Amino acid sequence: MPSLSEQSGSLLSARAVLTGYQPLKEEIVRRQKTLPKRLLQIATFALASPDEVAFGTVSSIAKHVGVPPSAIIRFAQHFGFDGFVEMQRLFRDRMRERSSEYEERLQSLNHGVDPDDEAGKTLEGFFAAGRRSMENAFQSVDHEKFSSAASILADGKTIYLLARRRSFPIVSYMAYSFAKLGLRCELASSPMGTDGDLLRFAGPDDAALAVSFSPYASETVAQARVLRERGVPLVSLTDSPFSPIAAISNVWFEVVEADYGGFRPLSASMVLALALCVAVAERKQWN
Amino acid sequence: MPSLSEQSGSLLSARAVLTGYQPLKEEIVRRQKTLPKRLLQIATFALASPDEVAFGTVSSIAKHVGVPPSAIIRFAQHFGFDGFVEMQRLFRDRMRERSSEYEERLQSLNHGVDPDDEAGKTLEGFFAAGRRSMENAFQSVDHEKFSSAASILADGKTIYLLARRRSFPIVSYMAYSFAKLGLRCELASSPMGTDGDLLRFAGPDDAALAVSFSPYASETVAQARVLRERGVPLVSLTDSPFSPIAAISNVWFEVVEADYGGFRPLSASMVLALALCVAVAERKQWN
DNA sequence: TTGGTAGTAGAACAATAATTTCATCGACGT
DNA sequence: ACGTCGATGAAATTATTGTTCTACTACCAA
Repeated sequence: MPSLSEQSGSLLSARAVLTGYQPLKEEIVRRQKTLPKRLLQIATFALASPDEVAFGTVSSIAKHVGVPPSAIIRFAQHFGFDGFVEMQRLFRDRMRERSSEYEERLQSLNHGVDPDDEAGKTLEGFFAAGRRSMENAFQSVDHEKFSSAASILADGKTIYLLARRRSFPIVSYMAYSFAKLGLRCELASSPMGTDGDLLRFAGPDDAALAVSFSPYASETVAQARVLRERGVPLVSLTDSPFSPIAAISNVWFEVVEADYGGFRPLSASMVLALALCVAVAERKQWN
Repeated sequence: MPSLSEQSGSLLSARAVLTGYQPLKEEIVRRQKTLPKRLLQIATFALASPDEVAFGTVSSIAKHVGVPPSAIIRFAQHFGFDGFVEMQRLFRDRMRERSSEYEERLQSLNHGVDPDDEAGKTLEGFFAAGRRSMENAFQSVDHEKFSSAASILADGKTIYLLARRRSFPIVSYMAYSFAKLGLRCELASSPMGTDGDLLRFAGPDDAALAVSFSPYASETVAQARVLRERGVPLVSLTDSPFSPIAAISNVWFEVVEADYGGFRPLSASMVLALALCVAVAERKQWN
């Protein structure tokens, strides 16, 4: 890029590289006064109902605003985009990140990452995924389900914890927490092969919690089945309604962790698990 | 339409009028077992990442799932929609609702939840703590530290993981992740007392990572000391500059988890740990 | 008035996307 | 083994959508 266009970048629109919704919004406000009538109409609409822009087509938006379709294109180009679609991407990204206002503040803080800082990108990526996970879970966990899960577990004399592989850290933390809280629980994931024997002690007045994410460990599923056959109430934490343990649970939570490059942090599940531990303890105090 | 097809409406798909995302989701789950393989693939994807469906096009979704575009249309029609777009509308509506719903929910956080929903308060409290943790950590973790920690660990032939009690879930997840990534690591937290023997194999061309939060488990500190004396580079993850392991580490991170009623979620540490694993693997690929 | 500039509308075009069709495959019952 | 029927994928078809182009209008200065 020649320096000429960089210079004019702020005055005219010369292929400005607007990287997010928030910067675009600011740019629009800044240029508000210099905008022709039609473009101002569009700008107003875009800021007022960004959702429409995110989903709509050029002509649907044009109809909403009351301008011809070409005006929409010119609007996008006026702000340095190559076309409408490129601009629309910003609006879509915004929706993806949900929590509009809240997340916007963070976005604007966003440390521009040094492009050749490979590790830095990884770090930011995982934190972003962690945050998304948390927001998602926060929104998708139902209070009533949570409450009834807590009471099911609280009614159990002993709480059996089932998990393998990726899910193991979660139950190991739960085991720790339950112990601290003075509740009896058993970790049916021991490295020795004695789980089967352990579970033979479980009965209808106990309770179990299974954690399993795709690909579902067959041992966990098998153990959960055994417990259900013995009449043990089962709460589970999984990532899809299709999960084999969801089908056999009395109550189950769906927690979809966001991923970065295929790796999923367990952050949201961890929070939910801990909340569950404490809620169980609280409820048990009542009885 | 003849009455025949109406009758079969519940069995087959005959133009079922699904009015929202939630009903659709339930319908999908209900018919799960009767779905052909391809359609099940699509169903799984649709429920796992509804956002993609909301924004994507037939072919972009098809590519994601790994099926031909026509399968997507068939999927929509199978559930009584006229075509893909009609189904997509449900997914879009969901997103719209969600973002407004979300703000309401945040609002209700401030005004307090239903006062006699004890469990609900616990739940919200922990999610709030989880989010605060994440924000804190995100801002306090230094990129350079992270980068050098990654390279220290990447230079180790074997990575030794040290942690007890509350910190154990973190290293157990790291051990899992390292294994998946094809890196050699040893979990020096075994229930048997053989850790001392294990650590005797460690040397200067290995590396170690210790995780310890207040109150610092004495075993972890002791093990860390031993390793340092043997010249093993040490990275640590802790919650205070005064932590005994911070003093003896080559690089250390301070992660202060927010708490709710004295209980701390491990969410932020978990994310950092995972990011570290992946960064190490990336760096190792270079060498 | 005239010439120039900037803005606008709407048709025409090119690209992309959704849908349908059809030949093939494979499981299942006879 | 054979035939049937639903499921499947590739390609053809149809529709929608984004973008460009050109002619027209309003406005301003000379």
